Amino acid sequence: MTTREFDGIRLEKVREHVWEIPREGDMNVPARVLASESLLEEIGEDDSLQQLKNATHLPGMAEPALCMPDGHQGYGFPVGGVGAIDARTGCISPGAVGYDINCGVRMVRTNLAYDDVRGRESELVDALFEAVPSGLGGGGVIGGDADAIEGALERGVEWAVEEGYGIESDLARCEDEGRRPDARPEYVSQKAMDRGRNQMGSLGSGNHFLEVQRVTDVFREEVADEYGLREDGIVVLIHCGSRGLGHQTCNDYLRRIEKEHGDLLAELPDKELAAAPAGSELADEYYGAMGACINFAWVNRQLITHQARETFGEVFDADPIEDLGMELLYDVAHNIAKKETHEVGVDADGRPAVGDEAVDRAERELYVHRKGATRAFPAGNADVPEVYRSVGQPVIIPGSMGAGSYVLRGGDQSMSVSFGSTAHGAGRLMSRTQAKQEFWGGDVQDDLEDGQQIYVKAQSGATIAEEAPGVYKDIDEVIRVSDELGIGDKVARTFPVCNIKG
DNA sequence: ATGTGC
Repeated sequence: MTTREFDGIRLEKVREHVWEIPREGDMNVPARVLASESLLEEIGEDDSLQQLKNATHLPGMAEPALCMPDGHQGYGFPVGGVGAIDARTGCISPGAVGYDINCGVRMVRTNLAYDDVRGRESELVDALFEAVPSGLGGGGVIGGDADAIEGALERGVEWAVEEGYGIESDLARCEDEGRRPDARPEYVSQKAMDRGRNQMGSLGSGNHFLEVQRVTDVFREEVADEYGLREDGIVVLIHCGSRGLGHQTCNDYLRRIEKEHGDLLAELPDKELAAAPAGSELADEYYGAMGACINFAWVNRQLITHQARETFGEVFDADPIEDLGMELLYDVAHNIAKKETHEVGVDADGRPAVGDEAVDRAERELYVHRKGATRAFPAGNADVPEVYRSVGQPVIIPGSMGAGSYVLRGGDQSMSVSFGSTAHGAGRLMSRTQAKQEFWGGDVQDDLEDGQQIYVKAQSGATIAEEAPGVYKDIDEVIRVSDELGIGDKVARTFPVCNIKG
C-alpha cells in the first residue's frame, strides 16, 4: 500500500487522487484528501491535515470528512473542506462554513470577442474600477437603507431584480434561485446589519476581484454550447462575499456557542471548530442568520453585475442585454452550509456510522458544510436549474490573476465521492504575510501587463502582492484532479484580460 | 475574509 506521512499524520492511498486518514482514537469517521501526489505534498505543508482530522471529531460527521485538491489551512477547518453532518443528531459549525459567508463567484457571458476588447483594456479597466466600489471599509453601489437591507436579507436576488438591478433570467442562474427560503433576518444582529449597510455592491479586499476574461479553450463543445461559451468570447467573472455583515455574523455566533454550548466545545480538539448541537435553538438561529447573509452576498454580486453591465454598455455604446448578451451564466457559493439529503452509512439507531457500526445505508438530511468548496451537482439532478439539467450545473473555478480560470460541469461521480462537491480555486501556497515579503505589488502589476497583457488595477499594492500568481497552487493540476475523479468535468478555460480588486 | 486584534 502506498502511504504518505506529514507531521505524524499518515495517509493511505485508496486509489488515484484519493488519500485516506484512517479512523483512530476519538475520530468519528475517517478523512479523505482528494489530490494528486504533488498537490498532497503542498497540502501537507501547513496545518490542513491536522484540521481535517480534528473535524472528524464533530458529532454526527458522515463519512468521510473531505479536503478538496485546492485545500489549505483556514480558521478551524481547512479552506477546501467539505463536512457533511447529520442535521438531526449532529451539529453545525460556523468555522466549517467560514467567516466570509457565501463568498462565491459568478460568470457573466457576453457576445463580445477578444478582438473587440483588445487595445481598449486600459479604458475598460479604468471604467470598471470607477463603477465598482472596492477595498476595505464602506461605500457601496447603493445606500442601503432599512428597506434595502431587509429586502436583501429576506429575499436575495429576487429583491435586487425587482429593484431594477437585474433581469428575470438572473434568478434561475443562481444556486437556490438566489434566495435561501429558510433565511431568518431577525437572527442577524443589529451590529452586523450596520456593517453591511454601506457595503451593498462592493468587492471588498483580499482575493476578491472583478475580471474580464477571454475563453482560450473549449474541452466539451456540447456543454460549452449549453453554457453559451465559445472560444475567444469575452466573459466577466465576479468574486466577492458578504463583507462585514457575514464576518460579524460568524463572529457573533462563535461567541454565543462559546457561552451557551461550552460542553460540546470542551470535547473538541480545537476551539475554532466550535459547533452548535443540531436541534438546539442556537443551531436553528445560526442556520437562519447564515441564510440571510447568503442572500446578502448574492445581492452584493447582483449589484456588481449591474454595474458591470452598465459599464460595458457605456464603453461599447450598446445595450448590455439586447446587444452585448450579458446574461448570467451561473453563480456558485464557496462558503456555506446547507441541508441536503445524501445516502450515508447508518447504525442501528439510524445515525451516520462507519465500519462495523454501520448496519445499513440510508438517506439522511445533512448540514453539508462547504468551506472553499463548490457544489458540483451532475446532469439529471433536480436541484440543477432546468436550463442546465441535461448537462449538469456550471462550476466556475477562478485561478490566480496570472493563470486564468475554468468552467466545469458537475461530474457524475460527485454524489458518491464528495457529497456533490469539487474545488473552488487554485488554493493558496503561502500566507498573506509571507506573500508580502516575497512580492512587491507594483512589480507584479508591471510583470502582468508587460509579460501577459493583463491589466490590473487595485486600491492597494499590498493586495496585489498578497494575490500575486506565485502565491497560488497550479490551477491546471487542481482541475486535472477534479476532472479525472469525475466530480467536476472540464468545459472551458479562460485567461485574464483585465482585473480590478481591493 | 475582516472598520487587517481582543
